[in-house]
Amino acid sequence: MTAIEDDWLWGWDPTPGIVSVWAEPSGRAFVWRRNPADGRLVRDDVRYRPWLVLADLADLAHLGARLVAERSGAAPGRVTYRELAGPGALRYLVRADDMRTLITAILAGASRRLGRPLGHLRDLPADQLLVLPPEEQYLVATGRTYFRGLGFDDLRRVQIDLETTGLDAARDRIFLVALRGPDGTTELLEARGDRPSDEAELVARVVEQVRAADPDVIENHNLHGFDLPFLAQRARILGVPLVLGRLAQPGLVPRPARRGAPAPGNPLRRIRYTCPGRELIDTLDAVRRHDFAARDLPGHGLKAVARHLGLAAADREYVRGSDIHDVYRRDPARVRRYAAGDVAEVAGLARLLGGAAFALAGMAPRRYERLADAGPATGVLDPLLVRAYLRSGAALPTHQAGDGTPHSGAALHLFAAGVAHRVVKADVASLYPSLMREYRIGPASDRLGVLLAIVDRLVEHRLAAKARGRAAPPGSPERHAAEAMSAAMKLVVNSAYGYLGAPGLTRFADVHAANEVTRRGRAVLALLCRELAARGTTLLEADTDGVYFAVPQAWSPADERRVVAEVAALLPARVQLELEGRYAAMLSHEPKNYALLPYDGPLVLRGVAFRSSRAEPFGEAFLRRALIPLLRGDLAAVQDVYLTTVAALRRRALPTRDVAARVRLTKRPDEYLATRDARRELPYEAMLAAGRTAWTTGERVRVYRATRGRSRLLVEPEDDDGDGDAAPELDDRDADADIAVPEQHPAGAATGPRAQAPAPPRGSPTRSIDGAAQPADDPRDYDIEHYVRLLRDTYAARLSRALTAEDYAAIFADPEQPSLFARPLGDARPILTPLAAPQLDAG
DNA sequence: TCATACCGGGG
DNA sequence: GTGTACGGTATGA
Repeated sequence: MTAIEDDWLWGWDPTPGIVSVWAEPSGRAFVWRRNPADGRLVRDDVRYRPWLVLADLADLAHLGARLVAERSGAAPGRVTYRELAGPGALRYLVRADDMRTLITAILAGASRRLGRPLGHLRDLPADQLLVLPPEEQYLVATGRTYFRGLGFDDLRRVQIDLETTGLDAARDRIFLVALRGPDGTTELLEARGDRPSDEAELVARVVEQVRAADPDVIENHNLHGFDLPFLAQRARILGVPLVLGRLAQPGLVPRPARRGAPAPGNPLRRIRYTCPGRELIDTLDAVRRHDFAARDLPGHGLKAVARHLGLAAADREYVRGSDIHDVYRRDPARVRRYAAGDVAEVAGLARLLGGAAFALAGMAPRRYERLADAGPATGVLDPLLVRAYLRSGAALPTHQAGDGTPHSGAALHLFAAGVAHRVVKADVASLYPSLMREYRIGPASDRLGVLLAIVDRLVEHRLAAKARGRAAPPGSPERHAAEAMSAAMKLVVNSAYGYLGAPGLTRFADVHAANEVTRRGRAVLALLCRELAARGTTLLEADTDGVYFAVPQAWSPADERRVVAEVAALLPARVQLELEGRYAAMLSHEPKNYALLPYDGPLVLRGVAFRSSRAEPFGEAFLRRALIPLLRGDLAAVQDVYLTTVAALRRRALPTRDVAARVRLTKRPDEYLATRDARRELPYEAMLAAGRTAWTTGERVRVYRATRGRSRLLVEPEDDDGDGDAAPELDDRDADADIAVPEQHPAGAATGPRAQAPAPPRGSPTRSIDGAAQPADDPRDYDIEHYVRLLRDTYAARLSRALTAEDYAAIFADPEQPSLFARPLGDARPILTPLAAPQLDAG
């Protein structure tokens, strides 16, 4: 560890407590600092020298004596330069008192050289210069970063949430705003009527309240995608000034952002808003960033995430988005509770998931709000590398466009299909960064070795942070900070490989190095597989950095750990193999499509073969119920499930909804009518048969095949369109991911007394297989034999890999014509079929 | 039927 | 200024 590497990673100026920076091209900058000791806020008005890096000084030669080497000293009006060392193309660090002086001079020189007028630095070739936004110029030049000496809880945070009559700011309006202050109290501001002046007065009160609370940070979920653009447009329409920042001018300033909202006036441009002195933080960014690694969220909506993370209050009020204004008119108290719930959850979410961005802001020379939505490669590593090179006085390479070398990928092998028992999953933690560190694979153009130095140090810091986190009491600020630091480091470390493979986006990209990483990765996976197989295991599937394998019957869990440890010992020091999971059985169907039966807990289904939203509910239920006995080796029970389902269909014991498919209409009526004679399609025929000759594309309907070849539309009861906020218990995709399978299922009860009942009595809806409400007058006129065929040909077929042809034919024989294939299943067992062995040499 | 394109959020 | 990956659904050859 060297001091210069510390500078590369953290910057070098110790100034504590910076909570916001606002810099102008004029060289004026404002720095808001919160004293870590007493929390008091001060503003420093400072000057900095705007700078950029050029490949060539030729365009500035016309300045004559006004262009001087830096060591000659700055003087008013002078442009100074410093030549950076080494081979990089960008080698002249040029500064002036005012960015406009610099730009004007460069554009004048370039216009003269090119013989055409240039109006903007964008008109110059991108590889000729590097210009950062003013705040980043300030932070890079000073070596300062945000938040030194501060904890997340030292920030003054406010959450703000708009309730509007709809999503279109051109037409809809704001009627209620929830504001949650730093002390946790929530204020509900409401329009006093429906007139424009009432809304204008509400917007003015919002501004006033924000300024009174004087937060460092304003937070909401989808703040940049909805609330801010909506508020900005309403304020513009109503003529209300929107000064949300800490300076009287400017108010909201748009900045280009790929993941922003369409700019007013030019929907092709996307922008996000900024304002002086406050950081505008969108928890949706934090959620996406978290899920990027964790991949365990049911969705990214506020309610779903809050529930998943245990942030939702027991008495949380839910109102469906499209109903909010109607509900407000009938029952305003409900919407008030709803809005207060929203801001409370946002506050919790921001704290729970926002720590990583907070930690990054203590490292990288960018505003906190930019680090919150930046990609870790272009948004964190690249600025760190640029600062490191300038700190070391080294010339920078320009962006490389990539030499056309294709980016080679990871390995994926399917070794066997069918059912295996005693399955173990072993995988390598952080495979790619481990390989980069182990084999010192970094960008060729990074002659200082900054990227690898940063990755090494981040890994060390992460281990230390994890240890600190474990030592701190749960829920304590120390633990929060340590976990946030660990998450931030992990994020950046894991992006180092992606950084290599993104030519054109990252300054030091190197596709050859990236390919070397994946090549090493394939070699490690191949070694793993060979060595596991050599120790008596049966390989099932291997993907990128992990492998599923089965172990012999006599093995104990200790044997499983032993074999993983033995193979781990054969790997390079920094490549660590771990035992990630143990399962009683696995059905391997196709690559990335499998079912796992844990020793304890619900069935796990992966891949489209086993999970699909358009699947008829009865088919999916059949699969879930049949998979458990299949994985336990009880084929007679699999047959029972099949026969029970067929019987339920034949007796019409299943509600119609269970055979209906949920489809989205993609053709307009005129489009369908044009092709109708050539090909009839069930969903549209169902619409037409129901008298629906007009519809809009995108509409979702449930349709089924009825008797006599008819196509029918299933009209659903109100309040069940799958739009989940209003009915969270039906919208938890998480429940679908790890499906808890009831042994006794409604469909299985079809042989019971209820099966004989025709349709349920009117006015008392029943529940279908997936728990949805049923129409009171269920027609149950579906085409039985069509659905029996579907069950056999589509759903039962997903189990075929696990069965011999004879057993398959016997189990799924039609009970009405059983004789041909009938055979006793008592001794039959599922099978596992080895597939053609993949070449396991190093790629 | 199988491969490619598009989406993920907010009221 | 610059996306990410991933798994799922929707769409077209």
